[in-house]
Amino acid sequence: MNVDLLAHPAEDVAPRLLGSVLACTTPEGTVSIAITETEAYSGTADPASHAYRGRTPRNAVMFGPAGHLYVYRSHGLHWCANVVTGTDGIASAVLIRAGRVIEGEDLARKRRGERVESARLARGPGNFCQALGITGEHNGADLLPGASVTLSEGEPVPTALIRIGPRVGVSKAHDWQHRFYLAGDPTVSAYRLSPRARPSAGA
DNA sequence: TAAAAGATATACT
DNA sequence: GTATATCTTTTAA
Repeated sequence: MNVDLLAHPAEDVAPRLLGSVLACTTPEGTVSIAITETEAYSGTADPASHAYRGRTPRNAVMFGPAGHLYVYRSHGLHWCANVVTGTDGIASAVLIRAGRVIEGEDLARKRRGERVESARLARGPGNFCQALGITGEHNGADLLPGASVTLSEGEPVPTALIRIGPRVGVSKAHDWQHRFYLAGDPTVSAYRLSPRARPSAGA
């Protein structure tokens, strides 16, 4: 993945990351996941962003240059991964919410549970990280080729399949249409939203 | 120094 | 569908 493609506002990059492949290599092996769902966090202008109140030790990575990984712990249990976008000095990141395992499914299932169905291996931010093997150790990691975590372009997805909807799981600015996902993909998470709660989202 | 809130996932009713 | 586990970061006194 060319860093130039990431050096744009999060809401600009988020849809372009759909179909991209995030790969994580650990001593256990490599797991690659094609991204099917993302969410844009615009930084200081976004009330729901960790960077809204300015730079802090935790979110410092988001203010850095594009092409890095911002990993944080949610509710004490789960890891959530973001790809830093935009310009150095301006907070901007794309949360990776879900994806489809395309390599290392055995390892992913081993981490998530033997009886987890394929479509659920990386559905939801926390599960995505667990399947991929991303932890807090990867916070701030560079996504350059050869690194333990890398981002590559993967197969391009038809623009017609890209859907936009309200963000999930945030208590602020949930009206912002900053969630991007692939229509009809079984790996897309829509949990906590009843199917008929967003009638116009798929239209 | 102390308290509250948080970009969730899972189990149970 | 609702309730709960669990801990880090941030903010207020």
